[in-house]
Amino acid sequence: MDAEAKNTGGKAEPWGDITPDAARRLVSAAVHAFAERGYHATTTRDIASRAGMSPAALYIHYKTKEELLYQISKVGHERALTILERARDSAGTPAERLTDAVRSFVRWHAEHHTTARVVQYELGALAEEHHAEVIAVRKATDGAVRSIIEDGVKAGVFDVPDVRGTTVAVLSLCIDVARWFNTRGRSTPDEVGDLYAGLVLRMVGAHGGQDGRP
Amino acid sequence: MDAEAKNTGGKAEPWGDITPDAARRLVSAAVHAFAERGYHATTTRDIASRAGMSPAALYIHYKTKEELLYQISKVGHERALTILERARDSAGTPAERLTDAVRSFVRWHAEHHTTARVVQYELGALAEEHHAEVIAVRKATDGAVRSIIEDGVKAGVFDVPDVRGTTVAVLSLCIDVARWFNTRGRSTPDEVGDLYAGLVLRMVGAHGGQDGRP
DNA sequence: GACACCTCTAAGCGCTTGCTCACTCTCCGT
DNA sequence: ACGGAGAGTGAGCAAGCGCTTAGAGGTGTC
Repeated sequence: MDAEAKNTGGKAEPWGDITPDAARRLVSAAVHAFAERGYHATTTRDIASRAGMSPAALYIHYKTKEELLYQISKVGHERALTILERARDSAGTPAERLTDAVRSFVRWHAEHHTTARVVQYELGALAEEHHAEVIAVRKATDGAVRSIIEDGVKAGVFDVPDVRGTTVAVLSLCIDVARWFNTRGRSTPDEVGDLYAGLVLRMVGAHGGQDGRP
Repeated sequence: MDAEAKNTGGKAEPWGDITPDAARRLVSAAVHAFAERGYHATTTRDIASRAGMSPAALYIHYKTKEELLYQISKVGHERALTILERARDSAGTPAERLTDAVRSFVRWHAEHHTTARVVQYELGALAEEHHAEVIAVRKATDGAVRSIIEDGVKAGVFDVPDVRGTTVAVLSLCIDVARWFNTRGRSTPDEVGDLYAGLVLRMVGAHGGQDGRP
């Protein structure tokens, strides 16, 4: 972890690398507004005022309100995909890689639950072309998780009758964290990540690796 | 199944028992519009035209657009709670009751995924008083699932280190079905229900009952 | 000093929104 | 025959929406 430092290692606020300061404030304001009230219930005036500027200033940096959502959605989806691909491509047993994938994916959804909520639940408001682009990224995230599970099945260490259905279930579990998680709750992102990684290992019937069975 | 027939046994379209025919058409139109585009992106003109009437006719049957959402959300939440309470209160081992709960809860979310999507994802648009009412029902659904899991732990047939967190995870899995399920997909509500019931039994580490382990 | 450049604002345009109102139908009891 | 009630409509209001425009201020270059 040295050359990767620029791209939000984990704890930092996202959007830190957006170049004009005002644009970054606008994206951040939009994320919070979209997460709180939804894209359609958020007005451009609300976004601008949260960013501390006049309504018109928004259009200096972004062509439309939808482009703001697209920026958030695209970057967020790519970040989520990167997390899963890194886990898929890492060394280790399938159980270790699945644990890593779920733990870091869940942790991201909990830690950045504001962003994640917009990423996961507001993509329906995207323009058709942008929507298609984002859907392609989502298919790739599904593929990343599925390939880890398939590896475990081929290696004989997972017991999964329905790989496709189980992949969807695993992703459901992780994604839904963005819906219910809040920082004033009783558990931290790390705790939820660990708990969910354990639950998923059970779901795939993991055995034979470092996973002890009584 | 004889006295229960009136209240949508399962397969039937919901909202069948709303009294003025026009009101039922309005609710049905609103459900489809809200599920497709979201509450805030849906116009009262759209709802009315889907129901085959003029924009003004909506206000003969419902005071506001929000009251329509409230009707849908309230009835849907109560229906979902009933399903889980019936499973909780039924005879049988904890594993059987948990299987029943997940299977029927998931089946409802898949079969009525249009309604379920509105129920699960549009409650943020409710007025504060209505929102609080619906949140209370949601706490009860959480309680129903948790009490089944607690029973299994007490009986020594479930192995669940974190009951509260696992309850949230189980509900996540089920609720998220409403987000991704569509009737043109490759699996039926029954298949998803069976798959998910099996996954949840693994999540709680079920053993000792009818659950065979190799 | 003059100019171009960028950022930002005050004012507001055209349009859509949720909702209302005056009115017309159709049905029904007497 | 007729009056009242309820369901429904066409037209439209006030408010708020996304977005545009004309221009103000600041900054760097020659």
